[in-house]
Amino acid sequence: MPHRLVPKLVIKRLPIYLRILDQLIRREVDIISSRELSNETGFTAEQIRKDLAYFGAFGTRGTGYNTMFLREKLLKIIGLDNKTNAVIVGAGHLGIAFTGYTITNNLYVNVVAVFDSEPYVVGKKIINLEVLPVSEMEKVIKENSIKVAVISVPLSQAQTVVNNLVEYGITAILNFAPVKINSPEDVYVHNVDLTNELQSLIYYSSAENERHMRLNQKSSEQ
Amino acid sequence: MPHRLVPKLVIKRLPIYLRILDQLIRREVDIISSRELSNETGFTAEQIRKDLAYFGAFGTRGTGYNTMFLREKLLKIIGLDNKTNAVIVGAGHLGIAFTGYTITNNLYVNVVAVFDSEPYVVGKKIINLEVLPVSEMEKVIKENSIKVAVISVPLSQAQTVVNNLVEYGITAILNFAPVKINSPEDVYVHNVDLTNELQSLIYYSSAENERHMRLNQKSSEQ
DNA sequence: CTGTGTGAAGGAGTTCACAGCG
DNA sequence: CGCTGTGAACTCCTTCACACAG
Repeated sequence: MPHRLVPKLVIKRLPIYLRILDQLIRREVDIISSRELSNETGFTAEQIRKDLAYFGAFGTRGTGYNTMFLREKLLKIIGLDNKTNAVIVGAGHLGIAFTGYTITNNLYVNVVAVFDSEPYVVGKKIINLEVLPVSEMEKVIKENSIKVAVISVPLSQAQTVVNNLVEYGITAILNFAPVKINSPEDVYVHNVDLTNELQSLIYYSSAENERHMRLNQKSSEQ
Repeated sequence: MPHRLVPKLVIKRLPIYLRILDQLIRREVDIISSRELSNETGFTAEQIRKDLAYFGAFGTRGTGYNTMFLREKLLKIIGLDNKTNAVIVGAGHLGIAFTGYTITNNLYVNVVAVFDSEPYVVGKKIINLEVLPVSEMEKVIKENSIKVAVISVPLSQAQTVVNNLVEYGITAILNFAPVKINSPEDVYVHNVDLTNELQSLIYYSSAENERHMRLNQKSSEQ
């Protein structure tokens, strides 16, 4: 893969394209134009073409993109071409919701294990997966060479859990705890703070701020 | 409030500043500099000053910001000065998790009601809140003049639910369903797609992509 | 002399416009 | 002729550098 520096915002859009392609393939659509992809995603056609151009030329001029071919390319680019293994730490409501959703809806990710420190949570079943005690975390991560983790633990435990995960070999973390996590340069931490999402939404709920929205709305996905 | 057009990215950072201020006030810290706020948040000090400058001059030169004063200002700016009412539609695991988290951790938002269409979910209790049938949605939203809604319903129902919410007077929606929602210009829809968050994370989990991370990491919050 | 507030410079990301290929 | 691929223009956001107030 001949990567130049790819903007983060581009990477965040790739899975959206992937999802649309999966739908199109299910509907047996073979060819799609950037204009049509624009309608489905809300991003402009130029932006979609530019995004893909970071990685190569996948279309056919005058025709469009072959859906199956582009899907394969996107899977390779994102790194989903082999089902990616991941672990989830914290089996509260959010951890359970996320685990269940990932198992049933996320074709490209395999949840290897869910961990929790609370004894009364350990042993519970999420779909077909039993919650394991944190004491087994090291073993599971190392034995399976897992690189990706999701943490949905209380704020107070987040940094400690991250430190452990990093030590065991994790390189990318999705963090739901509302704290700034300190981590080595080569470990990528992505924060999703649901409280913030709701609070910043409220800014846009009052009529006075309407103008701002209109002018920003085009890239309102995420 | 003399708003000029305020960038969306600025608005997303305001709740983060608010959270830090709440923590500082709890620790009885009266004054904070943009440099110190930078350490706590990961954003640069200049950026923090610029963000606040969109709304006024709240600091004291040579000293810093009064935490209580700045907190009050931020609350007014975001629109959280009176506890904001919101409803949640969809009481699956994610809806339950989000509701519980909002009730117990989000000081500034008041969950008025949670709705679900499934008869076996209606009547369930989330903390102290009983899940209501969707048939009561119109009444509750209109009677309380609610403007903010969160939808955590299945993909197939998302657009219909949004159409109804808009009709009942909702102006800002946090959408967890992975679909492009069509809505009137004056209704703000913010999408959070957890599957996408995990998938795009995976791009950064492999060593080849390390370089990209480093150079993008400074604004890695969200 | 410290730390805010801000114009100016720089960088990142998006849109425009069109050349080029099927 | 249609739609991709892409330099160039533009817009938006961040960083720099410093004037200014306490």
